[in-house]
Amino acid sequence: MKISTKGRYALRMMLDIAKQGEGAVISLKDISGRQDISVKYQEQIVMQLSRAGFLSSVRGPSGGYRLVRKPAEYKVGEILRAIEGSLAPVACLDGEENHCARCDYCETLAFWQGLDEVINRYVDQFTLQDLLDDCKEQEAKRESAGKSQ
Amino acid sequence: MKISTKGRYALRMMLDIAKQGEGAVISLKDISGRQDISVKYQEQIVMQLSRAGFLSSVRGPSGGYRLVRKPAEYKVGEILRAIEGSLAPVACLDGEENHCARCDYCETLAFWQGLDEVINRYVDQFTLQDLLDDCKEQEAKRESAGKSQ
DNA sequence: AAAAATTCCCAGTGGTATAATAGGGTAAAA
DNA sequence: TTTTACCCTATTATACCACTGGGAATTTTT
Repeated sequence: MKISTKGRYALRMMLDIAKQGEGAVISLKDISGRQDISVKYQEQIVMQLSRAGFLSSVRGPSGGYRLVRKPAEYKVGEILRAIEGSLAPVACLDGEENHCARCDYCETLAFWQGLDEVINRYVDQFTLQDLLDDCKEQEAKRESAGKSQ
Repeated sequence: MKISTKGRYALRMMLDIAKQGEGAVISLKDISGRQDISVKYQEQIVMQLSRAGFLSSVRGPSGGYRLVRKPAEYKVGEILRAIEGSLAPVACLDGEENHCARCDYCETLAFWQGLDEVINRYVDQFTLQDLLDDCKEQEAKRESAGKSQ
């Protein structure tokens, strides 16, 4: 039950851009240097994030991508679902067109629905800002640990 | 982020056996008739469930499989993990051998750990008996709905 | 003793999705 | 003129998934 690489990368990219400060325009090349993701692969991901309205772009030299909203206004769940399509643990929950023949009398459907809810509730509980705060906390810890060496 | 067919089938098979009553020995052919899963495919699944110590087998005519414990003593999570290996949403959490190079300074690891916990807590919260009770409730509803027609 | 039903076990197969890379080109802005 | 985004279309490699096949071993039934 894995999140795809694209989904993980998308989150890291969004966080990377957010980390550079409010309104900062960041090129894929820059992100590539920090995150070890090829520019070509990033293109595929960033395209989906732009179309979802999460990023706006600036062309030309010193161009790149910029967050449209403030970090606190992006739920992590939104980002993941934009890339993954859905986080549903079974296809039956993906939409009516995916309902299987057994749905009406399925003994396990309610269980899966509950899991779906728990997952979505969790990922929607955090925003980019929350992850940003975690980063700063981590850095602070590393710094104080460094001093004591 | 999908549970595999094997995982879903495993749960349905365990539930099917449980439904036939305590100590009942059920053949794959019987399960196949009710659950629409080929005997051949079930073999693979049931093998893993047996090796995990969840089922015991009886060979020969009128043979089949039997629950080792009472339904209330199987967490759904145990069953799923026995088949899926792990429910971790990212490989980094699957074990030390899967840690990526970025783990030490990963900005998103804590987020994924939290998701992993939430998922496992949910699936371990339910037992086969709980799903069994749900079934009976469903049946009762269907019956009363049938009467009113 | 023979036949049938079943579990047990290994091997294979076809399809699909994933994770990427490669390469082409156009458009816009510094 | 350069740098970047934008937008295609592949192609690859590989891994996993869902499922099938062929048999051997074991037990019950006939």
